[in-house]
Amino acid sequence: MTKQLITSALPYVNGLPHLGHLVGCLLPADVYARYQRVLGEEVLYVCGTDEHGTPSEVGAAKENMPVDEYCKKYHDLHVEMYRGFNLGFDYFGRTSSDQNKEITYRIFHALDKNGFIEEKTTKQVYSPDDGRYLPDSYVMGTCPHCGYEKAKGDQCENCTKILDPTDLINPKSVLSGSSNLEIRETRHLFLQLPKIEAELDQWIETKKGLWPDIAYSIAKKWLKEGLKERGITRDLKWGFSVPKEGFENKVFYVWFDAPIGYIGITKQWSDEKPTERNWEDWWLKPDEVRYTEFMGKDNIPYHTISFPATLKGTGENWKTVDFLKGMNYLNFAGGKFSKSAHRGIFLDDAIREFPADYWRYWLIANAPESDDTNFSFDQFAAVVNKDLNDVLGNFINRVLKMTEKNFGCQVPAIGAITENEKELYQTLDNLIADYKRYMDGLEFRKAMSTLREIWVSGNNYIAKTEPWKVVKTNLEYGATILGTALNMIRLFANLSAPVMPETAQKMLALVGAEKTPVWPTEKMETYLKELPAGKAFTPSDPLFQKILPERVEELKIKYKETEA
RNA sequence: CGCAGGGUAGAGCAGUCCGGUAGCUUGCCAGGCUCAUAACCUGGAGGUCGUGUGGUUCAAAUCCCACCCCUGCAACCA
Repeated sequence: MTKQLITSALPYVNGLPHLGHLVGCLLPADVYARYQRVLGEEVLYVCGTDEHGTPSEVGAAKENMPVDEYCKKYHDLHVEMYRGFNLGFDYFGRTSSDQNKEITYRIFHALDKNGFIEEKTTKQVYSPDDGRYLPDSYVMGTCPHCGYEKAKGDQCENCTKILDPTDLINPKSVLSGSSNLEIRETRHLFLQLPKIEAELDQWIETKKGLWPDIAYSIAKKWLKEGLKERGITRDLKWGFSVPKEGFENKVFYVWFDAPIGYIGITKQWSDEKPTERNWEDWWLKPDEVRYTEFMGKDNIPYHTISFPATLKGTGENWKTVDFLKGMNYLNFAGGKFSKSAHRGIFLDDAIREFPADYWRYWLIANAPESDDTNFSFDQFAAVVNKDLNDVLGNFINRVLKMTEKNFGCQVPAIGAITENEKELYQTLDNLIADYKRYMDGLEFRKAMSTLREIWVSGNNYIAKTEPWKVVKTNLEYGATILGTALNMIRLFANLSAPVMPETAQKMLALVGAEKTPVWPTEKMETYLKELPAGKAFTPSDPLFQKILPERVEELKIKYKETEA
């Protein structure tokens, strides 16, 4: 059986993640991983914090901490927040681990041996007052084209022209504000992407029509424009020192070792139980693994070009991505979420406001798959109230209450069935097949709208059969209806488990079904009779609570949705 | 300027590849039901499909051309 390897783009350790990070890569990957597990597949879902690079060094300096302590602190905060949202990683590691260093070196040496690494002298801005080289975007000055005074060294935000830091008038360090800047010559190592361009192009071409448009078209765009060699080393202290003579005091560029981190993190995982786990089974046996990557659109070039080139250039048999799920952005009040401006909704706040499953359902049902999507509390409340409370929650509640009143807290025996049940079986069999097809294709919005239809079919069945009337005249058929409905709660739980794990768990417990969600493989004719008659169930309070209009208004003010 | 994605009822989306009665959810209106969380079920109104008295075609949301608007990206921001 093919194993399922799943990764989501590694969140940068600096600062705290927001809903955009969650929906862009972490949550869809988790839903997909859970779905595969429910199907009974062997799954490995790894993720972790991306820790190297200038922002970590600068952030640590600001908090007066050593960089490694700083990264550990934020790594732990990430872990805590993701736990709150029930992200079920098999392992959540770090790109700064020893294991990642080992794999990074191994890959670098192979690339070097194969002639994919070349030395080159470049000009780089050095700031004596900051005591460091500055990345282009850390230099600010006046744009020579439009006169905009806050143009950054890589691009002017105002006129969008691409710049070189040396083009800027009155350049200053973004960090210290110092205008005492030097241009220094420095030697660096470059990955020779042009050498592998043709091979990459052929490979991407095989993904046409399979990958989401955004993933294929962004990759093709880069290839069409022609690949350029790419620097993979930096003049920083924080990072893996470069194992090559003359470069020992430099480190690898964060974008070189970050995607390799998927492999390094897998090794962290397998090193914990070396007798049972082997990272090579996942990364060096490509025919036995299906690899699915999740990421926001900004990450697509790195995962379609740089990372595959890095792996292919080694000449070794590394696993490369089979399916790449690229997501657009989630916006807030018409603008981007922003870490630096703390604009939008951050995970620690989100989880204090509502249970994880409310967010998980909304985010997946409204995932920015084909276009950027806007988050608003009005919309959030509308969806939670309608889909979760009215459609699903109310179905469960009415069925449990009616059964309790007429048959006590146990599953009534299902007797002779009628056309109503046959119709229900047929409807559900079809909808479940649709739902599975969408989940297999990672079409989350369509999957969620189908899941919702499945829930609606429960209410339809109740409305049509009118058990509250039937029990007065035909107790036996009343038992059949409510018994069937209780079995539907189990069905809904198993189907909803990937997106709402906590709620699904509660639902399964309510009707005394299996503890671990399992995909329904039988036809409904069989499946909806499987809860044994007489099995006790637990009366319960409603699973969801509505978000009232006053609350929505409070939230809008609290998170500055209206003035943002 | 270039490239990519998007522009379809009040709102949020599908349909566009492969042309053939414009669909779904929500909101609104009416009816049904009264087991249930003022909920559920059914029906209805609401759209010149960004613009062009553009092109192709028997037929265009869909293909072609031009233009406008929104979002994002451009390799040292992860």
